[in-house]
Amino acid sequence: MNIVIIDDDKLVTSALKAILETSGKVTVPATGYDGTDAIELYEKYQPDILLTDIQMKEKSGLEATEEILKKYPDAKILLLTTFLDDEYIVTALKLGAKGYLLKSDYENILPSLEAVNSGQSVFGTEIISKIPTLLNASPKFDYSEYDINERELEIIELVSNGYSNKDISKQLFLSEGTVRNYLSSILDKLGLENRTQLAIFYYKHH
Amino acid sequence: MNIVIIDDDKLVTSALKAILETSGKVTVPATGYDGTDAIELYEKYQPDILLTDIQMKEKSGLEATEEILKKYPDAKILLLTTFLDDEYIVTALKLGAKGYLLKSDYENILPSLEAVNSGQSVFGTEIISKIPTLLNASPKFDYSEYDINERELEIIELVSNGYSNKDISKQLFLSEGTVRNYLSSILDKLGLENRTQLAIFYYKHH
DNA sequence: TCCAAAATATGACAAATGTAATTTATGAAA
DNA sequence: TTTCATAAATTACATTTGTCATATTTTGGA
Repeated sequence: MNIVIIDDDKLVTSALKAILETSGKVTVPATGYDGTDAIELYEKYQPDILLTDIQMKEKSGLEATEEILKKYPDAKILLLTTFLDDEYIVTALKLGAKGYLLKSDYENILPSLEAVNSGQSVFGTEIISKIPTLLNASPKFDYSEYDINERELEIIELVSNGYSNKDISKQLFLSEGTVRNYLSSILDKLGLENRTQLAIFYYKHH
Repeated sequence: MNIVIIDDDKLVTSALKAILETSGKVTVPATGYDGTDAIELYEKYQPDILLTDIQMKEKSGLEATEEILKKYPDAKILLLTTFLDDEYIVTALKLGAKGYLLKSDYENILPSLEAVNSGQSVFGTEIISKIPTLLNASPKFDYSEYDINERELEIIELVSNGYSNKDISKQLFLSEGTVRNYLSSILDKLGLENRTQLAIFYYKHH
């Protein structure tokens, strides 16, 4: 496997190069220090995989990824980073990067490279665990700061399902007037003007 | 690496077992044929990775995954399938499976197992390529089938931002009555009962 | 120009919604 | 027991919403 490594910290590139090459499975024909290097070295060496840092001074790994993939749609690019950032994850996935690894996980890098080389995409578990959140984003909105009680919550949910006060009163075995009172107080607590805004609020937070 | 393999096609389990064991890196202490086996064999052998089919007669791989992860949250489970299905992907991710492979990709299985064993998550490229769509999911709802015109669309958007008819009439320089008429016709076209349902509809499709 | 759509407006009405003040019922706490 | 807090209900009222039938106006072709 030919791997080109890009990182603006020379310590990282040389450490990675050493680790990978001692495995005997990897050759590192070149290392670079920013996004511009990434593009240049990718073109020059056409490595099996480009392993690049995300955050770099001149040109970021994401920008480089974008440019390289535009020209070589089959390029296999693995992004390295030291910390997690939702934005990066989503952007990287959209761009078509083959994965996203934490630099610190030295032991993971080689198996990941092999998986990518064989055509898979690889992600740190911490990253995958975020995807469901990003996908369906159902992190149960916290109403606690608004002093919303159980009854009110039920009503919020029913309103947000499009039910009328009459419908709600039947479902909860309350009088319609009571439902109106609850709703009125909910709107007051949340600083909203009407049930439609409540439903919108609900969907924006769920 | 100890791997338990589950698939309701005995040909698949034995083929996989053979392939993996000849690599010398994998031991397959047991194979099973449905979700119930999966749970039982996982408990009995505590393999490094459970490799299981998704679709099976008795109990699906997803159900088994769910049960196993409930009891053993750190279980590493890789799902195998013959075709792609958005639903499965999302569900698998939510459940916390470590990946999702195509059975046909024999060459990919071993590298993927190694990556998973070292703590990564692995996905076929075809799957990852769908995630942006699922994530981004701003496929601008298509109102065309409902015969909604520009004006109506504007009103839908304003209603979905929580504005009252009066507000909307001011913003669009229409009389309030006209706005009511438009809204009435929108509700009719979309088969909805009131503005709150319209806003809900809007958010569910955007 | 004239016509036919279309977009917009009106008026009248019933129903739903939202607010506010007050009342009733109930069970827990003092 | 009395007191208090809470949930639920009632009443009255103003406003908003939604429907419908019927104008009026605008506008882009024939």
